[in-house]
Amino acid sequence: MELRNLITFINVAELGSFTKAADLLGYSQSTVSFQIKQLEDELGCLLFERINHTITLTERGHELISYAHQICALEEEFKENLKEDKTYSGHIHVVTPDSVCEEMLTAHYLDFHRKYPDISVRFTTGDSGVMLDMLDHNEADVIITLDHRLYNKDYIIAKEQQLPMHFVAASESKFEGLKGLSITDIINEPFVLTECGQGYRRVFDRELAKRSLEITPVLEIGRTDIITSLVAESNLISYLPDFVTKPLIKSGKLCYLDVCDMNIEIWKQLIYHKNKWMSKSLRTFIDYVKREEFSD
Amino acid sequence: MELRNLITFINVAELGSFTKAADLLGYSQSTVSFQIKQLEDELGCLLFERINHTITLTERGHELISYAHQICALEEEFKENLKEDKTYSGHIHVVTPDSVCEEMLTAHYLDFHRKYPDISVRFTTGDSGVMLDMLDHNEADVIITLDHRLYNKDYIIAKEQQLPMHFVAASESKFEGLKGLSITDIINEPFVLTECGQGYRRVFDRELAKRSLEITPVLEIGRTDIITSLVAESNLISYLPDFVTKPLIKSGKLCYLDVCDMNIEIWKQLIYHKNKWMSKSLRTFIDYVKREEFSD
DNA sequence: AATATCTATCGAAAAATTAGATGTAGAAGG
DNA sequence: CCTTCTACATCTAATTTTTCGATAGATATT
Repeated sequence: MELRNLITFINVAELGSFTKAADLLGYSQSTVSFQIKQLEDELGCLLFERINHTITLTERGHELISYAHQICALEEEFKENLKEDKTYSGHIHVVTPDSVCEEMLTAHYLDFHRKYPDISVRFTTGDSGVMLDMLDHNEADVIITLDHRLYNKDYIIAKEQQLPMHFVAASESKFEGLKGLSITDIINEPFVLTECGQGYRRVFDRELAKRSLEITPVLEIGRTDIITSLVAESNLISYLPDFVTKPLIKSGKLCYLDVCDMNIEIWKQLIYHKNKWMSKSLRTFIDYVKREEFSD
Repeated sequence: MELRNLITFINVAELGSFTKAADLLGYSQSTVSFQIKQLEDELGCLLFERINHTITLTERGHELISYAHQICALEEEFKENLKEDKTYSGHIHVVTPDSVCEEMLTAHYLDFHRKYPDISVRFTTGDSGVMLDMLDHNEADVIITLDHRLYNKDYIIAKEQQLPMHFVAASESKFEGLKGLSITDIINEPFVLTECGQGYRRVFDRELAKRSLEITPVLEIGRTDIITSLVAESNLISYLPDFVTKPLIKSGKLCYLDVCDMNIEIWKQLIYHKNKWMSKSLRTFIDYVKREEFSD
């Protein structure tokens, strides 16, 4: 039983004529005869009585009419739904590094939620490797990496920007105000860094390795908010993206160290898989993040 | 959008795999790919995300799942309905001569209704010509004729029997008890007959015409119950089938005249059109009439 | 590193749908 | 009464659609 036949059947029944239905539907009359016969054969019952070139619905025919209408109505309803582009109702899974997660949630989430209350967003944190794996397994809809600038034909970079990074210390630090520092000047100071696998930490280590240098931090921890507050109240040094340190820099609790010979490129990238179906919700979310999160 | 594709789609979604759905449905894998693509093209949206050989329903896909289930459920429900052979619910239109109508309704209808309370029967009366016309235009489901024995390849004679006919008079008639009467003995008596067009009346007239005889009845009326009661209380004579006169013959109010030279064949026939769809109700009704109405 | 698994795609084969011509029979109109 | 028109069934042939089988590309598994 195919929809094509049901539609023909409905038209025949309404017009009371094979010929008229054929004209209306753009079929030849023999095709309509065939389609109805096909239905009758499949169902094993007569749908129309043919007596002297006049057709009359049988009881079974009457019953089918009602079902056929319901079925066609469902089909049309669905197609209408498609056109309407729907209210946002999707679930979106975003994965970011810890620091970005915190920043986004405190700075932007409430505003986003106010604007699009029906989009449900799930935030998860992970390091770059995990995040890319999740993209590959369609477990994350979109991710934000803080890492070297990465490119892969399977991914779409919705937006990217280079992140300024600085070595930071407490404002009363012995390094404050000193110009033209070298990495070797501070390499032996006590460091607090993010965990090893994490994006920019890895880039940092690799960059040091190039110069045959190495840092063994006195503390490793993923939570950058904790790092900054520790640094602000001690003689510890860290290496962090500006967006993390900005509040304490502004309030004068932290200061940048003027280290000239470590120019590390760290990129913040908003990435999704090229085969990802863009639901309206996802599109909206990504556009919002491009606008607000990558504004500065 | 054809049902075939929807069924495939449902299976793919449930099994989470094109290949498994193909195996289950007996298609090749490429066919399943093609069918899903066909749906996606028609709807203009992706139904599955394909990321690294793993498929995941998109939002649109999820929506379609729900509609597809409803549509398939309707189809199956209808087919189930067909199998169940349904409770009787049909309307049946029966057309008979006046006399048969009266006889059937008084003798059998209540019993039939008690046995099959859900079959709604509509009785109409008409003469043979009208009745056959109604069969030809599918306006009557089944008819009963009292006429010469008729045959036509378009009709199906469900049951037939020859009807004994007699000339009848009141029991005190001057003809009572006389043996070996000829038609010429009574031809000039006052007759009451059914109306001209009516089945057995026409046969009767034709038979007389063969012998160059003619009767001009003093009264013509379709209602045979009236004819019999008039005859019983007068010197009128009539020519009627036995089933009409039986009650008054039994009660001794009427008597048969022993006319030997008028052997008219009148047949009672239960007829429907060969293209008539036999609903269960109609089948039941016809079987009942064959059994009860043609019993003697 | 080799094997197995999964989907996309392509061309060929098979099957289904469709159209056109013809037949039959009643309806309509002169 | 005869002709014309209309309506549906049926047959054949053409066309379109569906299906399969083989292959490719890429990942997962062992």
